[in-house]
Amino acid sequence: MKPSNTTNLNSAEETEDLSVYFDMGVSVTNVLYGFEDEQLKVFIQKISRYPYEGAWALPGVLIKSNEGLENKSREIAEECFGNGDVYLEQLNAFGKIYRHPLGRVIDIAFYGLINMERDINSYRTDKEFKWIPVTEVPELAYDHNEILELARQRLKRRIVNRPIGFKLLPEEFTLTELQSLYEQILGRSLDKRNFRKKVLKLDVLLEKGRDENNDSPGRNPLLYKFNKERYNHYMENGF
Amino acid sequence: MKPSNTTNLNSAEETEDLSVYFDMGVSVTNVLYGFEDEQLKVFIQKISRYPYEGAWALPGVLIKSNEGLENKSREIAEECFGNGDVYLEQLNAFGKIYRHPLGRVIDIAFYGLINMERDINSYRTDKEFKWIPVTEVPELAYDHNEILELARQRLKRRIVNRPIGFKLLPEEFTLTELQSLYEQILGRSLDKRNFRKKVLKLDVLLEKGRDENNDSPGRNPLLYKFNKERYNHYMENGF
DNA sequence: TCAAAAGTGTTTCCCTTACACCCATGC
DNA sequence: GCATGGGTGTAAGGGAAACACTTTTGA
Repeated sequence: MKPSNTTNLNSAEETEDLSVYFDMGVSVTNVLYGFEDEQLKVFIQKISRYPYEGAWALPGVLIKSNEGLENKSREIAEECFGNGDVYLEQLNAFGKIYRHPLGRVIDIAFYGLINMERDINSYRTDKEFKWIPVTEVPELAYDHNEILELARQRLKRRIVNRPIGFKLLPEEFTLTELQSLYEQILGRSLDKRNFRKKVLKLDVLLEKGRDENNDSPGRNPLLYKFNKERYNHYMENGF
Repeated sequence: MKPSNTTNLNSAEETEDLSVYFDMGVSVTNVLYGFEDEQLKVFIQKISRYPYEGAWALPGVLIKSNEGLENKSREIAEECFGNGDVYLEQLNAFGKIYRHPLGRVIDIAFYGLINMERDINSYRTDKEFKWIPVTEVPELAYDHNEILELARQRLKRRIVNRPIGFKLLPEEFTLTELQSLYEQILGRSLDKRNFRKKVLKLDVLLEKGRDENNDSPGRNPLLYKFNKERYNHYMENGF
């Protein structure tokens, strides 16, 4: 994958040395969302060395020239959770010239939805990490707060257009849990009756009986399961 | 902007040579839309040399490590039209490993809306170029057809959420022209009465009298102008 | 006088929103 | 028996979609 100097490039000027174009770094960064204790959380880890020793950051890594972008994003998830088979979507490129202290690095950010019950096989042991509620995210290294803000906006838009919320919930969940997830992501409270009407009309939920292992007061809630067939049908034919 | 080898990177392994990460190229590619003769068109140019001699492609260029992404996108517009002050938005990164024959190149694609009447000061003379209707775009070099497809989808989504259509029309335009633009972008025909109701209710148009220089049969159409104050008001307070 | 384009209202339906009370259960 | 959370229906308003004829002008 080394550049060749024997030919000219479409966009390069006449007989310029191509190597001046091939000195950049590319990194991939993941915004990984999870839902736990009725809170939307994001996965961050501590940087151990220069120049951000001790700072928190989103998981990310420089790629080599034979590594694919989405692949790398999956590898990062794999490193974090022992599982790269999760929902991931490209966000945007972040390319401010001085965003990285060691050279010019273009960052390609992805966001992912992690199911805390099913997607996590193991946690990495080589770094300090944590799931932090999105409302309590500290200052992060690089431009990672900016990336997070864009991810937040994207997730907000996606959640109302596609029923991806299920990807963050356990196999079986109550409508109250689902509503709480939506409220966290949208940042506002929703009307209980209207929410239920809407989501049930979508017809992507299967009723799975009542939750009998419930120690909270009040009626035992109905459990629902996500209906993959209906979802796929919608994805093919539109909502 | 050369990488330093005296320190370690967050994501790099213990004492690895950092230079292996800094051998990639980054390019910026523009999808530039224009509207002319009641047709949505895109700007393409001919590549003159290896390895795509004679092929058509979107305007794009490799960047150097001290050049910003959006800046470069504006520079490309500047080269094409003598004007870089146009509407531009980042689309996505395209990073397939073998998308570029000369080395690993990550492409950051932008799309832009070009006003054929006001945005174009001059055309470049160093390359063969043309405005081609989006329905007649040929096979393009690299993965540019893919980029174009993504741009199409993005524009389709944007046009219904924001009144950016005005950016493609002359200073004064008729509702029929505006509708035609929307139909081209959305790829389907719209009901004339419903379209007019909707766009007039938005309250971002100013009536500017009748078009008296009209040699087509039928009534002379009313001309409208885009109302920037109302538009800015909406952008700040939502639609 | 005819062909071509401009312009104009009404009805139906569905989605959204607002809103308040009863039910089951644990303590 | 009371506190806590689960669960339910209706009415009003607004936006989307369907639909056809009259007016103006040039040739």
